[in-house]
Amino acid sequence: MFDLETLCGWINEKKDIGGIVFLTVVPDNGIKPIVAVCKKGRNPEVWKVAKKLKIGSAVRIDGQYAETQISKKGLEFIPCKIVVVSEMSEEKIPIDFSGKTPFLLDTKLDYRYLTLRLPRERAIFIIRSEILKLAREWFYKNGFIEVHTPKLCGAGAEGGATVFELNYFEKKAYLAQSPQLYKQMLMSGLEKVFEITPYFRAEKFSTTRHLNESWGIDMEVGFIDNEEDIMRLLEDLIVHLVEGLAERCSKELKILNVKLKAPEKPFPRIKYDEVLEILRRRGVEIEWGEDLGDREEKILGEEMTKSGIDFYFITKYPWKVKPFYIMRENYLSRSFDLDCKGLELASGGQREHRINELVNNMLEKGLNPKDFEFYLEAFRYAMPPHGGYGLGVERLMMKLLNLENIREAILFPRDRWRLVP
RNA sequence: GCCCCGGUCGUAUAGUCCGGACGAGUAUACCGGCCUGUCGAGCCGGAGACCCGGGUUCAAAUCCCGGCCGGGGCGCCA
Repeated sequence: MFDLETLCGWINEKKDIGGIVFLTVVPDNGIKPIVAVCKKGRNPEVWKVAKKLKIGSAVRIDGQYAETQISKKGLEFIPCKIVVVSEMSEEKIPIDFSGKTPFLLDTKLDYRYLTLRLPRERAIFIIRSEILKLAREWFYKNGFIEVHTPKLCGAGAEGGATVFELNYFEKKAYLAQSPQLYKQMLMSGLEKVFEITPYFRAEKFSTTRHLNESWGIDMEVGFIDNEEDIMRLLEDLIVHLVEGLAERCSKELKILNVKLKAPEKPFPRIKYDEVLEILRRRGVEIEWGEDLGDREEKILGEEMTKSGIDFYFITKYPWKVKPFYIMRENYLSRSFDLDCKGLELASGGQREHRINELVNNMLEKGLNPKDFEFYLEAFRYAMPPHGGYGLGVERLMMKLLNLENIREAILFPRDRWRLVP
């Protein structure tokens, strides 16, 4: 007897041409569809079931892959038994599984689970999963350990974005806007840590590149010399991710029409002062000491693209636009941003590990050191020089996959208006 | 916080500017029929929508007001 295989999945398309019914079945966590060919002459029972099947239904099919593959759409499969494990009972399906009728982003997000039956949407999240897997592999290979810091925090803003406030018994609590303070505290006990974590930002964003709940790949390393050490580690990770995706996700990338080429190390380091010069040549004048806005980053991105460069660091920012925990160097800071094609993907730098300097920094930023006692305490017990970065997962995906809206890169986005599903 | 824009069959859209044969068109999905290799198949038939409330008018999908829901940009932010 022949060995039978069993497929489980949903029917995306049904083409009934009389004596043959073609069923397009969503493959198990893959993207290449399976085409079940049900011929009346070969198996009348199967044909009869297939003819009555509703698009969208979940089925289990026993059979074999066809010896001669004719279909241009997917892997051809010859069923000998079809069982409907869950019938599509809604008459009106909000999206067209054949992919012929477009849908708006909003519709896609309302019915995310349904759109995940489409190859393009599956590809995006298969790639997301692979990015995180590659990142973990890189960190483990380089001697890091994975940590988890609290997302419910007692301290409010660390400067920068506003935080979500909530009730915590008789106290106020805040959702972590980043693991920054905690991963630094860990530097007084561990040498190399990383965390894959949500960030919560309470800004009323309404753009294609902001989320109120986003995910970051964060790391922190002790005993460093300066921020250059961190940049080297970050560019190495980026190259590892891009090369890994190109190798392992070629099918998914093809569906998204993306060709990945690993950037060359080292990525260019462009000093803040040089950025101002480049902007000036483009007729954009900003005052020294001002932070770079979206417009400025976009223009810089265009200039870099002209030179064939996608990834680049912006270094030597003025200290006044960077947060208190960044190490100061006169009026500059030991910080950097990693940008890709005009979008900031990561920021990092060397942190201030000397408690007196750190307290001074806080005071200069108008923060009260008393509010950060729990954090400062960790700096009293031989805190080594350290640094790290936070890399935005969705932003990285946007740039790698040419996604127009950051919401495409996350299953159930949280934005100014969207809290369900 | 500020400023624009939109809401029409399940989905995606045409129509709105300039009110009248819009009795609301098209595509796809859906229902029924024909077809033994479809590849966004094809052909025949069917069903399916003007966000809500008020106003103007002989006449409102179309104009006005309010509400609800959504989209985008700026600021801020990664």
